[in-house]
Amino acid sequence: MTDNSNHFEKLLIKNGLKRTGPRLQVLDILSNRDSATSQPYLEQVMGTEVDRVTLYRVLKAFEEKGIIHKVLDNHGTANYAICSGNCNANEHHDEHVHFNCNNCKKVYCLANVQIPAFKVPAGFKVENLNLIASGICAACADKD
Amino acid sequence: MTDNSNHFEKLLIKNGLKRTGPRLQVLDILSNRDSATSQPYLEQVMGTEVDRVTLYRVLKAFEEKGIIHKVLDNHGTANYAICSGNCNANEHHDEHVHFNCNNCKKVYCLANVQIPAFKVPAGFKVENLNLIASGICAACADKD
DNA sequence: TTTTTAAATGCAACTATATTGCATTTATAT
DNA sequence: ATATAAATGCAATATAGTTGCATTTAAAAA
Ligand SMILES: [Mn+2]
Ligand SMILES: [Mn+2]
Ligand SMILES: [Zn+2]
Ligand SMILES: [Zn+2]
Repeated sequence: MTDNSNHFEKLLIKNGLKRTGPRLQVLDILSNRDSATSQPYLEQVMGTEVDRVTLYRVLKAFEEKGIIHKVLDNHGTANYAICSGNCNANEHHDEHVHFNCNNCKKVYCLANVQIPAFKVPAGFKVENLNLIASGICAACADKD
Repeated sequence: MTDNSNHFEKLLIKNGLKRTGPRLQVLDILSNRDSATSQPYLEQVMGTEVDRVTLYRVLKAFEEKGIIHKVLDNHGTANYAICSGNCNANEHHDEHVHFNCNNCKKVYCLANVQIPAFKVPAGFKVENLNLIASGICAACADKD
């Protein structure tokens, strides 16, 4: 509902995706949240007008195009967040730390926190990193 | 089938768990593998003699007692590995890096690779860390 | 503007993982 | 040998995700 509508429409076109209701709705929801958004939450707020399968397909297409990235939280639930901008269909650049609050269950993209380097045993070839810190988020810590 | 049977029986007793078939079977399977073991794999090799629900309950009990630890791989699938020894019902100490091979899908405990420290934004309280590196494991890299 | 068409959606069916309640069985203590 | 709490089996249920196919629609072409 905010007026990023036009920006989102261009984003879809740029990626060769048609400008459809479900897609714009997903972009709108994701961009108006301060944390990553879980699939169940998306399914719930999108209501029954959009089919579950469509939602899954929208998310899959966005991920493939580098528009959003997926983060599995501590329970294996899929959470999605808009990519930082330099991602595309060929490569994602979202290797920042994610924080999963044990209280409110939110998943935060700590966009400024890079995953530190470490050594792996000989022979192993690392291609991707995924670091999830869990604990209490700033918002929940305040409520005391 | 190996003769850790006696050791496992003591382990169960020590944790106040009865010495039952399904439990010994799970311990036997997990201890004879070089990587973590997925729930689906366990379910498959345990066969139909043991009910699925029993397997889930065995895994849950072991995790709570600090006998095994759970690692979710890149697809959200639960994988289990025997703990290193210093874990108990009160606290787990398995904060090593895990490696998920994109080829053979195995999840390795890199027991000697600690998760390096990093800073989080003010207000966030980190309690647990989970770092999964993915790529090609040593065994798969050899087959070329 | 109308027509065309590939892309996107909806719907139904299905698979897989995981949990809960309750009846029955069994490992262990007495 | 018996008692009992713990463990298991079974049926039902919940939730996440996928696939095939018919229908609709956004966008390009005429
Ligand atoms: Mn992120
Ligand atoms: Mn491990
Ligand atoms: Zn929180
Ligand atoms: Zn491998």
